[in-house]
Amino acid sequence: MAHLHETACPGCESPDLAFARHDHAHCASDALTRAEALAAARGVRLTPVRRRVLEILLEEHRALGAYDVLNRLAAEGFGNQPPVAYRALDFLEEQGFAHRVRRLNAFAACMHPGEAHSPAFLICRACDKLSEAPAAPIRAALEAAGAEIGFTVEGSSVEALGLCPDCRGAGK
Amino acid sequence: MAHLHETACPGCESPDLAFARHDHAHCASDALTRAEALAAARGVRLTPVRRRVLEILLEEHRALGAYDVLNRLAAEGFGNQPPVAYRALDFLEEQGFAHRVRRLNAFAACMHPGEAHSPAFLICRACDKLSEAPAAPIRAALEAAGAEIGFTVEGSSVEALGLCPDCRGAGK
DNA sequence: AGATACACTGTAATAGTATAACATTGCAAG
DNA sequence: CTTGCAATGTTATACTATTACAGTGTATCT
Ligand SMILES: [Zn+2]
Ligand SMILES: [Zn+2]
Ligand SMILES: [Zn+2]
Ligand SMILES: [Zn+2]
Repeated sequence: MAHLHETACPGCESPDLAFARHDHAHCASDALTRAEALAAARGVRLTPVRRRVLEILLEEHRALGAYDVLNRLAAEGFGNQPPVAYRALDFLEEQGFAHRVRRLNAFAACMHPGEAHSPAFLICRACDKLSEAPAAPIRAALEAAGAEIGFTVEGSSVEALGLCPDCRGAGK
Repeated sequence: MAHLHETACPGCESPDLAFARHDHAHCASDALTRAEALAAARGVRLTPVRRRVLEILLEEHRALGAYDVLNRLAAEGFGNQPPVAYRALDFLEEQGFAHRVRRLNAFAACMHPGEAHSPAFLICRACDKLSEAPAAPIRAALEAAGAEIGFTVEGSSVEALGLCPDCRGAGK
């Protein structure tokens, strides 16, 4: 799954490094590169607005509201009406380049686009950072729970609120 | 945990019967009775608005938006401004008598109030009914995922979208 | 009972999130 | 070229949620 580097790639290892010190410039540009490759392979267009929105989301391990994104777009000369942001965000979500975080009414860049995953988010209530956790076991448990009553799980949103290691250390 | 009946109590067995044929009048009145007892035991007041909102939520295994609830309240002579509904819903959620379903921006009655549980919801995309699934294994998996990177899970929302047995049978 | 305190409800105003509908632009296939 | 389609821009509107303040009832303490 991971791409190849000459040197170790802190952005590409599991588990997610959102809460750890890491080379985030690499982490972000790596995700962007992978999204570009995937878009090309799928024959969909990562247009300027869409690409810029993804870059904005990638700047931090944090979820941004549609209107936060929109304000930044507007300041950079793109349209300044809600659909501009929502359309780009919807596109990114469809392509698996970003996820919607329902608990926050916000959106976050996907940190490992291309790998099939139904994301599980760990959201720090103190610093607002968030991490995409390995969700396979969770998804399995959810499907098992569904199966017991004949329910077929097609999609899921799993979001935990809590304290990240840093904020826990700081005694929040 | 379950209360006692002379006869079998379809509303009080696990797993949740939302998608199965069951005596829902019983199922609902049972949940209401338990909420009343819990409120009394805790010294909190299940006032007329609050109680009515819970009854409304209990009418079906379905989530209702705050404004759906509000419209019904207004039609029955209660206040007709948003806070009337939101305050009652917040109260019910705090007391564990109802849950917020983030995926739907809506609220659903808890079908087994009093039992400690972080709920997992199974939401049918065809008929909109929803079921509270046993969430302990899911919660455990989520906490394990968090622990791996030092994240402490305090609360979680787990919501699956899919097809219930009936709608699956009907070929939706 | 009267005074006090506080929880609950009512209401108005506003903030925040999201979509529908239609006009315009820009590229791609025929 | 022109026809079609995808993407963007723009207006208006719908839906969700909170803040702030006023009034009312209920419990408690003299
Ligand atoms: Zn990073
Ligand atoms: Zn944190
Ligand atoms: Zn029932
Ligand atoms: Zn169904």
